[in-house]
Amino acid sequence: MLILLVEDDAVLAAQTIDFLNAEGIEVDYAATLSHAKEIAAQTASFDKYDAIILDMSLPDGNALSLLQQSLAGFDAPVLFCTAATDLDDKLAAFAAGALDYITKPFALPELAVRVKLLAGKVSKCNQVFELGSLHVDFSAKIVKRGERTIVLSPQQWQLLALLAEQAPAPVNKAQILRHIWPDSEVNNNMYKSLLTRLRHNLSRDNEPSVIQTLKGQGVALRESS
Amino acid sequence: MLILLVEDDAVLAAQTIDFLNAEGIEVDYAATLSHAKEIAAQTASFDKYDAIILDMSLPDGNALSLLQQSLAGFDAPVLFCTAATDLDDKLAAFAAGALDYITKPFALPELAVRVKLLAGKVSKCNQVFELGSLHVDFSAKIVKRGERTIVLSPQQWQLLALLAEQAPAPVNKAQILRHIWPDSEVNNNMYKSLLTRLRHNLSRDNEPSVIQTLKGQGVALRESS
DNA sequence: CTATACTGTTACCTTGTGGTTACCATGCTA
DNA sequence: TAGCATGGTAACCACAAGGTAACAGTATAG
Repeated sequence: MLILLVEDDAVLAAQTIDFLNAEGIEVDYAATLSHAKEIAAQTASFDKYDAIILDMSLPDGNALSLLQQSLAGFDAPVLFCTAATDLDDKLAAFAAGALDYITKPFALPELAVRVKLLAGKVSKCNQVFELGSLHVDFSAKIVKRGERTIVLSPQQWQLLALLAEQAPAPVNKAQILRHIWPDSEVNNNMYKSLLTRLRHNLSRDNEPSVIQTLKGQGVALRESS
Repeated sequence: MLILLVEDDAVLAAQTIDFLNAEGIEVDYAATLSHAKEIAAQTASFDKYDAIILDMSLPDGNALSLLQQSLAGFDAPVLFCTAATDLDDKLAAFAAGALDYITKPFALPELAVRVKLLAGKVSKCNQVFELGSLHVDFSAKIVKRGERTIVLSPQQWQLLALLAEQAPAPVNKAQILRHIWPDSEVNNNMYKSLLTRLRHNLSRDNEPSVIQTLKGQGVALRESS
């Protein structure tokens, strides 16, 4: 994951970069508007970035212009960031195409979360999960094994989503029952059937199932080992 | 566009509803957690909503539980809203699956913008869409298969546009009904007829339809595989 | 004014899901 | 070793969800 940070305050920028790096996010850095434009020119676009954090007030001009420019051609989602709390500024930023907005001073963890969300939102692949030969796209609701698309029922989707969320930690029976049948007191057997069916759909001969049972602790989504 | 507002402060809620209505956003309203759950139970899910605004502190419990319960099951994006500025609260909300977060007091225009962004209404709309031998030009409102132009009725066009916007993610029945018949309470069957008609117009012998049904999850525009 | 097409409605058919039951395998304990 | 708990599989079936065709009312165009 790679983002572009455009920010004139060197101290804040350094802190931000450190924090995002620690979160596993690579950061390219531009201190000025002209520098940002240079980068855009070099890479032919901002396409390579998963997101752009843009400080509104830069020494060599207002960042809105960059936003308007970049939006025409490029897909990278923009998070605006400024000291101003003025509502008009915010609305202007959104109108210009910003997808999120955060006011200084902000907490770095929040920034990180918002950046991650942003990077996922536009790529539409925010929730993609890979496991062995299995490819799961939660937003598009597609499961693929290689080229073959696997069709899952709604309940099976719910279960798979739950397992993937917690993976590779196990999920116990009570959690699953509560999650899929929140109201009704249901039979254990339904849970067993559901599991069997999901396993069957995800299975391939020779290969052990990616859904493993840990006796007494629940089931977990993980590669066989 | 329809959203669900869960908020215990009646005055704030009324203001919010008025403002959003003026922006062309319909609002369902729940004052308590239990009421929200009732709505979820009635509608079988929150699928019908384009977004949910959730106040964190409700008289009958913390709203996080609602979020966690229903996350895997419902698709509606959640905007959290609370008086607390505590970072931990924010992070907890994001961790629970919220896609945005706004602290009180907030400006209504900003809320409206964020809701619209969340609902995806402001997302980049591609002008041209290609799928297999199908070529759809949204600005010119032309569908072609190879050299042959396909003529679609207004409703069919609306549906195709909606599907293409979300593709390859599925669009569920509630969304389609609301999108094409915004006011009237209509029969399920109209939706079925419309789908059949669109399928028929887009179909070519031998080739499976590009409109695929995922039982219980809606229909999606994608290539067969 | 007639003809055509679009939309709403009904009826009927097909399919797959999900709930249920029965039965088998394993492993632990008395 | 029997007995029991836990987990897995298969088969069954009611029923809801989805698909199609046909028909009627109403626009719209020529």
